[in-house]
Parts: sequence; C-alpha cells; structure tokens
Amino acid sequence: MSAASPDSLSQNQARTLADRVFARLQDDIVRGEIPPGSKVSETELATRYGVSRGPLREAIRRLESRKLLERVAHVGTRVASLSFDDLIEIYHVREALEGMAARLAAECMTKAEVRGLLDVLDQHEQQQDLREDTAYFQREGDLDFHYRIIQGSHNATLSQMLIGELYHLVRMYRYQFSTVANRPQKALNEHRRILEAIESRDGEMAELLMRRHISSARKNIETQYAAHKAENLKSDQ
Amino acid sequence: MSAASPDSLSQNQARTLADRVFARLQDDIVRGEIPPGSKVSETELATRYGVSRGPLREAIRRLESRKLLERVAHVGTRVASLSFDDLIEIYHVREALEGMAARLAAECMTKAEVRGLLDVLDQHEQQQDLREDTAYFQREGDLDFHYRIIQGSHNATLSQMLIGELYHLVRMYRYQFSTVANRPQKALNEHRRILEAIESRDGEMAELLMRRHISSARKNIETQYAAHKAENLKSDQ
DNA sequence: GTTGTAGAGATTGTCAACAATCGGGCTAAC
DNA sequence: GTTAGCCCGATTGTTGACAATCTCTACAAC
Repeated sequence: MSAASPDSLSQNQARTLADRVFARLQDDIVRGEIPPGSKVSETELATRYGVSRGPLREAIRRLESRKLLERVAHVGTRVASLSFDDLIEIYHVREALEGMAARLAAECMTKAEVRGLLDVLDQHEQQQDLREDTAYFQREGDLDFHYRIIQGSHNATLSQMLIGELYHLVRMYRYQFSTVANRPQKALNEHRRILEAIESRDGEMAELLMRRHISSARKNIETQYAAHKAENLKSDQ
Repeated sequence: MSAASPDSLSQNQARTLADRVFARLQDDIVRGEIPPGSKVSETELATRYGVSRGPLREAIRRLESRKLLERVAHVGTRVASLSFDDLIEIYHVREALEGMAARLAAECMTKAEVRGLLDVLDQHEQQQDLREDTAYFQREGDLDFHYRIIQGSHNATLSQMLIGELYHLVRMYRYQFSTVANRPQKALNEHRRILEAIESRDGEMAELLMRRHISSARKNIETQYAAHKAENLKSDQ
C-alpha cells in the first residue's frame, strides 16, 4: 500500500526547506532522474530547487550519510553508482538483518499486523493471476511485503537500518538496471511460507526461510551478472 | 590496538573545519563530557569550539544520522540518551550483523588477518593472567576483537553499519553506565572458539558461535537490568 | 483556580557575500 | 617531446546578518 513512500517526509510537506529539498533530491536520485555517477554542483542544484546553498548542503549531507551521494572535500559531490560488488554486499546485510526481522516479527507481530500481511499476499496472488505483467508485483509489492515484516519486528533500530538506509539503495538499483526479479511465482510461494512460520510464532523457522529467500535472490543476481559478463566478453571479441 | 579510535578522522587532523568539529563533538558525546539527554545550543557549541554555526550545524547533522544527537526543527538538539530498550534493540542487530560478519570472515579473511587476531587474543590472555583488573580488557580489548572480525568480512557496507554507526552507541553506553561486562573469562573462551572456527574456515560455525556470544551478552544485560529494577522497587517502598 | 491568549526573548532556519582550495591549461625548461 | 611549475577560473568551505518559529511568562477572562 505505502511501499512507494517509506519515508514519512516523502509526501506530506516537511517542516523545513532543507527537509523538502532532501526529499525531492533523494527521489530524483533514486529514480535515476539525476544519472548515477554524474557530478552535481551545489549552485546548480540550489537554483534548480529554488533554494540557497545552505539547506541544499544539509540535504546533500543527509544523502551522503545514506550512501546515495559521495562527497570529496573541496572537489565536489557525485551521485553514487552501485557496482555489482556493492549490491552483493547489500544482499548479505539484508540476509542477516531481515532474517532477524522475521524472527522478531514472529515473536512480536500483533494479530492485526499478521492479518494485514495476509491481505497483502492475497492481493499479490490476484494480481499475478490476472496478468503476466509482473513488473508491479516485483517492483513495489515485494518491497511492501518486506517493509511490513521489518516493521513487525517492533525494533526501531533495525527498521531504521533497513528501511531508512539500505532500501533506498535497493530501490535505486532497481531503477538503475530496470531489474525485475524474474521468479515472481517462486518468490510469492516463499512469502507464503514465511508468513506461515510467523503465524505459528516460529521465529527460528521464519528467520531460516527469510534468509533462504534473500539468499536465493542474491544468487539469482550473481548468475544473471555472470551471464551478462560472459555476453559482454563474447561481443567484445 | 586501534580500538580506541575506529574513525579515521578521530585523531589525524581532518581536511575541513566541519570534520574536526564533528570528531571532537562526537568524542565529547561518547565519553559523556556532554551529559546524555542534555540540550545543546548551536551558538553555545559554536563558541565552545571556536567556529561559526555553519560547520557546527554540519557536525550536528552527521551526529544526528548516527543517532548520537536528536534534533527537532525550530526547537533544538539534545544528546541521545540510551534507554534499556534501545540497548536491547542494538544487541539484536549486532547479533544478526556480527554473526554474518563472522561467517564472511571465516570465508574471506587473509592468513595475515587471522594471525593478527591470534596475537590480539594472546595479549588479552596475558593481561587477564596478570591482573584481575579486567576493565581494560572488556573496555577496549573486547571491541578490538570484534572490530577485527568485522573488517575481516571484507564487506564495506557491513563494516560501515557496525563500526561507523552502531559501535559509537555501544561505546557511549559503556561510558554512560560504566558497564564492564562481568564475565571476561567466559568471553575470552568464546572468542577463542570463534577464532578456531574462522581458522578452519567454517563459516556456519563461526556465525553460530558469534551469535551465541552476543546473545549471551544481551541476556547478561537483561538480567542485570531486571536485578537493578527489583532493587529500585525495594528501596522505593 | 484554571484556562486561554498575547508578547518578549531566545533559538533555529535561511540567505548572500567572502575566503580557501582544487583542477585544468598554459608556459618554459630540459 | 615530455615534464615541471605557475596562474586562473570555478567550486566548495566559512562566516555573519537577517527572517521565521518556538517556548516561556505574564496577564486577563471565565
């Protein structure tokens, strides 16, 4: 439902100029509006968003701490460009953190939250039955499922690390490579089994299944990348 | 060895004023120089560190993203004050992340890094034999061991999350409560067994042992806190 | 006595100008 | 022809002043 705007500042107008610029700039970066790896000038961005360099610099620093921007003193700022290795690193971290999130969710989730999660999966199933266009499902639906489990852990530190920091990078990657995980049916089944473990309050099982789920996604990316690299090698020769 | 200054900017002079202020302010907060929960004024801090409010605000924002400061727009900034629940949250995250770090370290650590880790444990053992004053051991030595394993994972994202973000909070807590884990001998044994798993490149075992190690520390804190609370209840009546 | 409101003071947010630093291009020497 | 050094333009870092917002206190109305 709310997968598109995990941040509380994204839509409702923020209290300060710097907050608004931060939200807009982050969106522009994640959606690839500003191409990855490109250098951004403070004065240029300031005029673009109609603010002075003060609030803009604050936004830049916040995005730098989220790894969406890379800054070098006296030189400049450029949009982060995710390498393949970076993505693998992120998936290892996701495996650890979301595994723990699933465990805690199985222990702490309220009945209402579990019911909401059931509804989400039912919606996904219908969407998948209706059309083979699985883009929406994997784009936002998958994130929605994961968001809800993370928040079901009732661990603010964990949620902050995953939703507040890591997931922006994941979303940027999806836009950057137009990647749609090509195993939606399998993923949906895995989601169902994770939810079953949570319903029966089996934290250990929920963690195990969630880790396998993310580990599979990582391996999927690794093979895709290997094939991609082999393809490039062939066309180079 | 270098456990006291995990940040690269902590000691060697940073390139920019904001960097220096950031390092000094972080140190003052972590060491409890500025008491937790107290409100800090921008102008006051600016005069204290001899800079204008610009660089100071940058430092504040960086520390805010590290959860060492809490800021409310138009109201002010105050030093974070870790609650018991916060600490438990952090230990759950540590369990997940450092477990993964141990797994990756078992797979990726170089022989030189393993040897360095062996030396560290030998030093700890000598220190512990020599004196019952275990403060140093648990204060910095314990962190040193964990730092090295984290960096041995060769996963920059993981290292950043643990060393760059979470460990400052852990250190602040140790200063805040003058907490010295009261099970040094047991901890040292656990360290040895973790290292053995890493030496034999058994990632699964290393992760399991590391998770148990941190989980034990968490449970130790939980019982300490429960006893503390019971004590307070008694004296209140 | 309590509640609501208005104003003063202080604090933070924002801006535009100034200073410090870096990268690129030019010249000159070998 | 190559390389070392220097200067210039451009960008970032820093500063102090101004504007917007909040908190606290005092006073008045109920």
